[in-house]
Amino acid sequence: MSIRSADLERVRRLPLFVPIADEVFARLTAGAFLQRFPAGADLLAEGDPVDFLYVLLDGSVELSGTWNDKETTLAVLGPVSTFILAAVILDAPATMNARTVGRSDILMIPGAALRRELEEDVRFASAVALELSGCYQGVVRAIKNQKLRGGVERLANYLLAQRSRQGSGATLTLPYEKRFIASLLGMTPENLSRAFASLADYGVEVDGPHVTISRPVALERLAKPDPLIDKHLPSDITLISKPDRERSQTLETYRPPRP
Amino acid sequence: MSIRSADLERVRRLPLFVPIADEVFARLTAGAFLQRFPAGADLLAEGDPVDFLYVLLDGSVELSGTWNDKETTLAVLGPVSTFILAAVILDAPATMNARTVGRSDILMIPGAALRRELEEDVRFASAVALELSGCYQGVVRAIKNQKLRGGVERLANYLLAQRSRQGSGATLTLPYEKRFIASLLGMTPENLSRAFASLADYGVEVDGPHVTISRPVALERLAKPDPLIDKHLPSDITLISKPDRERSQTLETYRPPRP
DNA sequence: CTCGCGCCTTGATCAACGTCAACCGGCGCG
DNA sequence: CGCGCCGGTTGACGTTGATCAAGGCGCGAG
Repeated sequence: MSIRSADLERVRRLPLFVPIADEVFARLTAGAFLQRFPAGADLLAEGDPVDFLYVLLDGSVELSGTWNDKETTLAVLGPVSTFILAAVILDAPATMNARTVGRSDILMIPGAALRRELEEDVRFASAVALELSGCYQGVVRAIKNQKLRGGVERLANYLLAQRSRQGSGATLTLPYEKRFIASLLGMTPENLSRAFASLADYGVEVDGPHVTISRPVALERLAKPDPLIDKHLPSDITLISKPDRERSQTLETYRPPRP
Repeated sequence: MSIRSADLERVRRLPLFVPIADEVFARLTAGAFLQRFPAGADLLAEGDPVDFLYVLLDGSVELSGTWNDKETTLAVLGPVSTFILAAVILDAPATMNARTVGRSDILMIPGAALRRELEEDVRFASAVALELSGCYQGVVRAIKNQKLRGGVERLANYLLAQRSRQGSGATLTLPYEKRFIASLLGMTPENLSRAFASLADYGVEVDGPHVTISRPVALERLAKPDPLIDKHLPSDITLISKPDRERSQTLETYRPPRP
């Protein structure tokens, strides 16, 4: 599929590509192609060689890890973001699975070209270093969120993050199905349900996808949000999750329309 | 303290500095200084501005995260390795605490110089990108280890890793006190003890710091080691841990002499 | 030698969380 | 209209691992 110039423009505006010269960008995207995937498409499995840097232009993608028949969601990404940068740079096998959540448009940039420019263009190389640093810090935040907090606290912080993202009003709308949010927060749907129930004491009311927070201060006192953990910056990859079967967690990156 | 040239040589051999030109290395280390810390010294706390890249030349350093009076060890490093690279590059506050475990010699390289060279030298910038990619993958492996495996399985894999590192004989020596290994593996000392006990069924015998593995295949059948998780490369930073108070986990980097 | 202090171990109890099963309500479809 | 499916919820139960308390052992100091 040929690449629309509007799409290229969006890619160009990614922090990773902003600092580089036009010609470098041209060389990087010369061998690139755009592909549209249906929902639930497997893009990459653990251990696969990684030939392309993926740039998610539309839709959303879930990254997960598996071992011994258990699966754990490591991150969920929204547009516009890149993924598996580290594996591409190392030219190493993928350490996670990538699967589309909804139908997604993905730009695939040849890894070889990327590694070539990395070695020749300072601007690009330092942009990559910055990007990777951000990813790294995101992972660290995610680990702390996962390991230091209990399920109820994670949910409380998630709700507060959504709230601030949706204008800090008393009401917010959950961006995904609850089952998927449970996965994001590293718990089972059953426990998410119970966590919501126990937040009732803190002024949280739930009606389907609509949540109203009547006593934000009480909720914050429980959640104890911390800028070193909850920093919800744009384009922040995050992770975490839980054993067994589909779980996960992410500092959300976007609010997709609900179906 | 002035820097011995032997120390500088060791730093020079780090993957991060091998590819760069002598003059660049000279500029990086021009403002650097070597400092000796006693055991248990706090080098850095979460939220602190990060003015230096730390290079651990001797001793060992624990990285941890805290929230709400709970602490969780994120990684333990041995010589020679660098830490908080990501924060230095982003010129952002530290996301973890750093504390020496034993007396440690640490080289401190001014962050400003590092960021300057990052923007001017391709070789260095791409070396940084490679280094960060490795760190990132290490973290991902650590998360998978932590989230997908139970305590007994983590211990089993840890023992197998030690075994292969110590010559694959039937016997191995634990490199740390058990209490610290418990922390490394993300569990309490009590549970480590129980985990060892339950490994008796798989041919693991413990006598103080000495462990003999009489039926490696049985142990491997339990541990199910996975190259995507257990890849114990040299200079591999890893993480993970557990809530409450001092816990941790790491893909070991070295075998220090036991006291 | 003996006391005391760490480290390790062991047992009992508890809290968090996953699992299993059943049920409810909405919605599309025959 | 009624059926069945699916997402969500609720309850009972089991497992994992943390917590608390107690005791053994080795070792250095008095």
